Amino acid sequence: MPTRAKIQDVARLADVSLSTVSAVLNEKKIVSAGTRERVLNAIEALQYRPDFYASNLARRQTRVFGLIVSDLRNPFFSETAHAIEEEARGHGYGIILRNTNFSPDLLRESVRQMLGARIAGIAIITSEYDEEAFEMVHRSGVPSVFMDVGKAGVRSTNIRVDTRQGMVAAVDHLVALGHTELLFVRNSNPGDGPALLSHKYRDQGFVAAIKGCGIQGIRTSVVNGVGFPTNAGREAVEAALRGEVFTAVVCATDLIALGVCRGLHDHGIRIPEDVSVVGFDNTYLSEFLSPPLTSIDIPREELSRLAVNALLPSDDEKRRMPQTIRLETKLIVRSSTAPRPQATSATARANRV
Amino acid sequence: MPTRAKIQDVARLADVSLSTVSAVLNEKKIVSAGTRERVLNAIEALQYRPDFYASNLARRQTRVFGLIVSDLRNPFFSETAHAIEEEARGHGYGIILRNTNFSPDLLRESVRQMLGARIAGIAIITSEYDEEAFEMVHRSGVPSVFMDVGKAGVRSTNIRVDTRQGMVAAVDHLVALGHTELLFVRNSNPGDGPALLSHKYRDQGFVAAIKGCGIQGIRTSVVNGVGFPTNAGREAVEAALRGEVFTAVVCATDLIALGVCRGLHDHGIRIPEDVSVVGFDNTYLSEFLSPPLTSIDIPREELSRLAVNALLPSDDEKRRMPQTIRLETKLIVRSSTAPRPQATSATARANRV
DNA sequence: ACTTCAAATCGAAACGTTTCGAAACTTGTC
DNA sequence: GACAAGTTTCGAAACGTTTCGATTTGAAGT
Repeated sequence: MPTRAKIQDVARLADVSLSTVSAVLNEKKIVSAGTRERVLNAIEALQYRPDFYASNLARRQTRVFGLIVSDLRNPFFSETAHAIEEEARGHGYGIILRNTNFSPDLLRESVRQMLGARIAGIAIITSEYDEEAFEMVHRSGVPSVFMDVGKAGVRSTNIRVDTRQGMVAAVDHLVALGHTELLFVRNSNPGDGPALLSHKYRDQGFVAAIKGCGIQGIRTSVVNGVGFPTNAGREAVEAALRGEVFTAVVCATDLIALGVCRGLHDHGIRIPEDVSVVGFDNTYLSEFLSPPLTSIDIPREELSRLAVNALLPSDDEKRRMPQTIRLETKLIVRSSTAPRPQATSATARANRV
Repeated sequence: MPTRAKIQDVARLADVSLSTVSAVLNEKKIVSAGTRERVLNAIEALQYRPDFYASNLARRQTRVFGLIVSDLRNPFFSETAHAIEEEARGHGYGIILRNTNFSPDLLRESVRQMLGARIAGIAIITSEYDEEAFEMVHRSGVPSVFMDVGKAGVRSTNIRVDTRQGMVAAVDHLVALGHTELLFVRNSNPGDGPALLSHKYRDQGFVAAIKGCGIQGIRTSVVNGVGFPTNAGREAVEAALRGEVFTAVVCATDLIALGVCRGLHDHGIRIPEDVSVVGFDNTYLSEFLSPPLTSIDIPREELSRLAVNALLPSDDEKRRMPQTIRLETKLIVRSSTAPRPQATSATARANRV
């Protein structure tokens, strides 16, 4: 195992001092063309790579943001993580990424580690919540950004997704199509933890939208799936088929919608002829499913840009205020929603089969 | 911005020496119950968190593996990354994760950074390839694992997915169903880089499987999509519909298959009645699509376990040999494949519509 | 030649840990 | 009550950088 070269070695080979090497490395101070040349050659010759830890330790700061998401397998998180990584790279920052698996314990642990890692900022985009984790972030004074979860605090930016807005649009859309019996499917924490915050908001948004639509006599029910969202969606809708009456389903995420569609198909129920389905997040899934899914869009590009911007050191550091940014959601209508079927309700049909 | 506490402060508060604090932190040396208690209290009181960089620098090693994948948005990569992260965590290791976006340049850059970060091991699971990146890894002597790409080298483990095996099963399956006109859809690099290695292998596997199946008169064609795989799949199949004749499509990934299904549906072509579709990777998508996708499975659990194991320091460090592990692929038959339609071919039908 | 000034280079002190041999305490024994 | 044999605790030297004030160098001005 070839012992790696250090600045010392480079300096010796190029016959200059440590600090000169450091200077050419950091391109800050001016060094004469000649020495720069020699140093560069020495670096090349020795295959020298600066030691990340020593350098960060000495400089007391890193150009890395921490990003914590709940589950990378969910397209919403992976698309967002992807976008944030790109955005950060554009500003010369790297990302260190962690999954919590929806576990508050892991969330806390990840925060602890990242804070220990002297990251330049931290973005928490999760469905779950942990008081202590947020406390730690706030006390640390590290620039931070939270999506949906978290409380306002020093120097932390809060991005709130206006769930209700999209929900209202979705409900109005369904009601306009004649649906009066709606089902809402969400996911509960795989563990035995508390409900997922974002799902709770979406649930609340749904209920509020129903209340607000002004039409009487709409029947709604909410079912809760457990486990990986696709399974959760499938099982929830199957349970519902045994007890509830509905002609339209609103899902807390696209992934759940995928499972719901599958569950409906299993029972010979057609989408959208028999039952309409609405997703949430507008991931690539919505666009490519058959039929393409009507879904509520969260502007991910904007989210990523805002998040990274909030983390970047600002020109006027003192001016960094606790800040709340509202992000609009928007219904994207595709082919998974259609007018309520005439005579037979979905369950009636399902039971007949 | 509260200046963070260091070991020094803890030591002072607990009235012990630096090294004692370090000892209780690392749970190595024995320290008496009393002092431990005091130190722990001091740590709590000061909200002390060890500095990652100082500690790694001093200890000259980290408990972090680097993981490089091509695109997190692809379920195969995200599921694999997820599994590897869990596996690593089980052994007390963290993961630092990077996306290459299929760019060899970014691959090289990521390797460079990770090597600078003194990671304990590196796993490269990408579709693209970069000679220099692999050279760097090998020269560094860091334990490494490559999937599909890369050459055997010192201390590096090579996991080869036996693409052909699954391909043979898929082709046999389709031929047994009476299909004689097959289409293979793959993706090319979004940039203008070289072809994606894994897609090339899959393509070759397909061609070889056709040759090997012993049946004469099978017509095949290969089309190439560009861009995000779903779009690539959709566009490729649309192009094919204009020129080729086929009743079955084999896709290089599930994500491509998603696009292909969409493209077929757009043209009113039914799956599997008119055209059969086979995916590759057997991600959650295959299971939850409607119809559920017949797909070729790569054992991800095993892959993750093997990869992490290969990276872990072995009891007998000297014994670590360049090693090649073969991973079997297996066809999972679901409902997207069915007997060849009788009279009309897919294109005939498509043109009629 | 002699000063003056800027440009280029150097040296030494951090940065916050870990590590390990030495020093300081305990015990228990005779 | 002294001695050996553990136990605990301590001190000082790394680890590989960056940083910044000090020093050298070389050219220009007189």
